[in-house]
Amino acid sequence: MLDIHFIRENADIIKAGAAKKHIDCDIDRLIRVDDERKLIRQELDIKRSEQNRRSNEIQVLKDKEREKVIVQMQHLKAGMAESEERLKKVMVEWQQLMLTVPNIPDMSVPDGDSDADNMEVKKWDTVPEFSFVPKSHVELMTALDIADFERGAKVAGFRGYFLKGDAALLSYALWQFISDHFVKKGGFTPMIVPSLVRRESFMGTGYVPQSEEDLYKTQDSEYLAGTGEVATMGYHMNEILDAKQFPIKYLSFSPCFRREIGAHGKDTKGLVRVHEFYKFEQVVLCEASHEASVKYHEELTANAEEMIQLLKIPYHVVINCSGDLGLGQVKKYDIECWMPSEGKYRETHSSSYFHDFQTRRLNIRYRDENGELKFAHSLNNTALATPRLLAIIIENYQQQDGTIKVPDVLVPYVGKSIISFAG
RNA sequence: GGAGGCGUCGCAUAGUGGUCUAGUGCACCACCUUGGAAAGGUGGCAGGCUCGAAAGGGUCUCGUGAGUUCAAAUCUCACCGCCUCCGCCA
Repeated sequence: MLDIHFIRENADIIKAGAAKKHIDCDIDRLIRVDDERKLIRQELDIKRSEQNRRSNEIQVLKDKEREKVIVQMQHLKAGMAESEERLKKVMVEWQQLMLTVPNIPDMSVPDGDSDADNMEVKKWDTVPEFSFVPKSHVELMTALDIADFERGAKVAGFRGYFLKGDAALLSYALWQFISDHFVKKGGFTPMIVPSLVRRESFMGTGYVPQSEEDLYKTQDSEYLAGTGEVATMGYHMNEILDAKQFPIKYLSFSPCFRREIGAHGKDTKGLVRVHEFYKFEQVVLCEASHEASVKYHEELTANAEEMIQLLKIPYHVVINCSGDLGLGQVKKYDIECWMPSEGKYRETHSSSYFHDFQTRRLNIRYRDENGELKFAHSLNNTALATPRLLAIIIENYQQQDGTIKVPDVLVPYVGKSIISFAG
């Protein structure tokens, strides 16, 4: 959500931003509705003012005089009810329109329609040359009996999976590795956050109403979060933060659930696209300055890269084009890791900043050095998501005989250096 | 799942239909006093919307929302949260 004053004063910039993002929103209509809102508000305030004044008089009036004024007040009240009704109607539309106004993309964001137009900005390590035809993680893991997709589907349905034996151990290892890595780095508070979350926080982070269909909903009307970002941002909802604590950094762990409604034909096999996975997410709240946002955005991106480099996986970083940005995002980098079986890079991390788009919706503020209340800035990036990254490691570390080397940094956690057939 | 209680300005509390534009204490800030501090004194101490060049004004918010009333912190209903007891339970 943007500030209505800002929208009114910068309508052209916002329209251009929306056009760049290929998002429909009727700013002119919003401004007309806002005019109406102000007008009715003023008219209602005058009536309320009169009511307050006359109500005080009634107390001291007696008998006939009192009854007379009460009757007058009943008429005034009817008029107020009418104004209130109109205001309520206008506010419904106002709210709806406000939720459709996208944040303005950064100057550095390239134009484009979809992820096909994202631009590579960095490439690390050359893509490994296998002296044999690399297998997919599905083949490898099934052969090693460390994943079971058939039973996954039997039990959990489409996209269901079991990880067993060394795949389970490798997953735990990755979790412990990433946690240790961030604890060592310092500054991040590790958290385990809810996945079962109420609507408010989804609204606040911008997943609802636009992407509602990709969320699972319970019969008690909570939703299952597709990322720990939702609960982590909700954590400080309706709070006034102490600016001395900035930047506030969290490393949030949670199970994640996604319906993948818009991806029916895609990645129908394996661990790349599943309904249920686990993710460590970096979330930052900082002072309301563009420079700070940019600084932490680069930092969050670098943190993820550092981790991938330790795992020695080839990757590249792309800057997302305007058409591939979400409603609230100002700028986004995706980190994509090499997937040997597909011969292409696959997204493993998504790093974005929002300025005060989310914090305005969530009402997360702080007092600046002048004592003025401001909405904080928010950012987030994946730290590590399994099993997608597990699949990538398996494929990159496969050997000709079908065994899997364990990445050096994970050996202490897994307790072995080779994953081979156990049974 | 059952029974009962509670939610007021950062904290603690007062307030059961109209002088509540919510009182008091603590904390906090400024000033006075002091060599400096404490104590004491004086003043300040919410946010949203809105009118205004400003000074200042109007309005809304006592968990949230709806309702009753000329008038609601106070009465009614729903929801959210917390507490106590019983039952169940990893």
